[in-house]
Amino acid sequence: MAKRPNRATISDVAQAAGVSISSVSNAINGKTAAMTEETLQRIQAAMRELDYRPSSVARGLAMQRTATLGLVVTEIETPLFLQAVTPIEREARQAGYSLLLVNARNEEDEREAVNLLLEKQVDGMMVISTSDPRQNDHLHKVQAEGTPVALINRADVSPEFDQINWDNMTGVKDLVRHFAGLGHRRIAILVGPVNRRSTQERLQGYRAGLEASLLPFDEDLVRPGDYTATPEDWKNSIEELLALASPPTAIIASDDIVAAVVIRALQEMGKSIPGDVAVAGIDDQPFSQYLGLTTMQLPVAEAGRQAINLLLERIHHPEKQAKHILLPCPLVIRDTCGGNKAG
Amino acid sequence: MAKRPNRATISDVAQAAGVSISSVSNAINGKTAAMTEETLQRIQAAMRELDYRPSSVARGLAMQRTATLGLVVTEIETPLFLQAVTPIEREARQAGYSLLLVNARNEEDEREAVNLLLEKQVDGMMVISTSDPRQNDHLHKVQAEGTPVALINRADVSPEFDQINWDNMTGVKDLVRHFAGLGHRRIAILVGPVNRRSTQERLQGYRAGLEASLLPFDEDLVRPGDYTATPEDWKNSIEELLALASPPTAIIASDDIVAAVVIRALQEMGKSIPGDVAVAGIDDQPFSQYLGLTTMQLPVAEAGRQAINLLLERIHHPEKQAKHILLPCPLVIRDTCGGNKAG
DNA sequence: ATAATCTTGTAAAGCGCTTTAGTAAAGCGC
DNA sequence: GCGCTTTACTAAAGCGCTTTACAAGATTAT
Repeated sequence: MAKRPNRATISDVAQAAGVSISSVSNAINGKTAAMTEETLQRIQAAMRELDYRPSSVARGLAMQRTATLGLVVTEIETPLFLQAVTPIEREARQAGYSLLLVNARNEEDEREAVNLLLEKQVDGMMVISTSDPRQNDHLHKVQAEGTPVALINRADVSPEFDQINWDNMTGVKDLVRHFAGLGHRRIAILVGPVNRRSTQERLQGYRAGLEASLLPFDEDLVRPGDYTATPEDWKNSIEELLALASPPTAIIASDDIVAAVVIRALQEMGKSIPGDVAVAGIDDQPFSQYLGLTTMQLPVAEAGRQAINLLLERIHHPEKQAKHILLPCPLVIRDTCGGNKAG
Repeated sequence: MAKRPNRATISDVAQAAGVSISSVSNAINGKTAAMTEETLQRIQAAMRELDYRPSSVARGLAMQRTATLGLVVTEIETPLFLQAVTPIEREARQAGYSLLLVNARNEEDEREAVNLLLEKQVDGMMVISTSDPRQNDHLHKVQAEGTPVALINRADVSPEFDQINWDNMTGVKDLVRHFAGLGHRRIAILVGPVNRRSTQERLQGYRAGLEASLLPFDEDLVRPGDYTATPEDWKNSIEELLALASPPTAIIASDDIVAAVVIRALQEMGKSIPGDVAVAGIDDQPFSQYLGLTTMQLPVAEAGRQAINLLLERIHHPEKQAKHILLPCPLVIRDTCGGNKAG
């Protein structure tokens, strides 16, 4: 590894401008109150001349702050959470911070990721993951050492973290009521892994929605999947549902991709949508718009935005209490539910 | 901004273990050849005891290398390029590097982004963007200062950068030939902004494919769009195409999302796919699989992987020549082209 | 027994910045 | 002309590491 060509340092600039290092430092940091216009000019000229770029590394060491934030994303099947990255980066940079991105494949990996971020001395970190039950002790330690942590979709109960979660419960409840309002009496729901908190909340919302609509709960209309569920599995679920004595006229899929699979399966079975069977998804992925898919939106970008703002707030005021925010999941009514326009 | 609780430093460890700072440093860095087993044990015990975590910042300053790579992503309509991020981060970390992610919204912004990465003293950087014509002078300067740069989808001709590009030409050519092989004689193509290099290459591939299939070129079958093209615009294009005296029986969309729009438009017009009209997309987005969409794949993740490997190679051997790689774009034959199974 | 060589470890300089404490010169009141 | 403040700038310590040059003790060679 060859040595790279040397860049100009602050002392080069000082020398070129005929002033002290401190003065250059002051000029850089805008502490220009007690400085002659002429001196400032000379320094700026020297900086331009030498194409000087201050070293964040040296500055980080001296100030004990890096102006860098960490983002840990737990890798999941669908890259849905990646949608939080862009807005987070945008807000971070606007606030003068950069983003160190780390992907974690599992809990073990997450510990390592967090550790890495601590070594890099980030000024704060965000963690976004599926709502599976999690160990959070390592994160508590991070905060204890003085690095604020904001959680997205983790449903930790400790008040010590800033947290953003989605209101799956109300969202699904609204979805059920919407279908009921359109006259559906047999509404099926496909859900993900049952140990996931989001799954539990959605089932709660499902029951609440039925109750509010005076519809009975029927175990047969609930189809749980799991991590390994393939398109084939979902198709089978659909076939079983339609083979029921009293088949569903509306189906809530566990996410938009599953919804797409369901729609294809139904079309292959000669069913029209939403005529014969209405369908809704969950997520509101970018492509859902182009499918005309009715869906419950998971406001991922918004979650990212709120998370980083909470984090920044706490970096600047560490004494303030962390906040928990529950984001509403609005219904996005499009074509597949039959509730839009003339359906 | 309150002061954060102090973490253990290398000198704390040295003191606790009763050795010099240098020895601790040596222990950290595995320079353990000239060291008693007992000393090593004492140091490691002290590190564990104090929960010591070396500071990358201090180390970065001392060594003039940060073990960090920069990734600049030019923000575009579809978040397709985000798919490169995960594999890049994975490979980076495996090689002992972290990833600083920066999003650029335009060229002006990109300069700033690159500057930021230089201040952070990354050991190398990758830039991924649309294939619009670009100014690259700032990147030349970066390399001149000793920071290697790898480009994805930029088609810069200078041999000084490592570069990954996609072979749009051959890909589209193959697509046309595939359609021709299925008996189609009227093949339409929707393309993106004409000033984009990828558009030019695709049109070249289109013509080459027709020629190879002994089919005439017909201006009417080429529909360019641009940055502002909306779903409505594409639908109109489709209607115009089908209103032609001799309408197309196959349509190549400019990307998978446009393909989804086209499919919906066709369905609304009562056309069956691929029976009446065959459709293919470009990109191979995750959802395309669930639509059964035939498409030309843009191997984004693979591009990321290759880019970072080239970059790492050059960081470790700066004297070696940069490489240019042209990635093949394989056809992914699914249902919408009618060429799969019984169609 | 003495010099030469290893072995194991250390002291101190330096990486490029911030910041504190301070200084010399100028301005002011009397 | 004397102390006092103000203004404009600087010297030097310190952030937490790496690395070079060197030293003291143990071992071997003669």
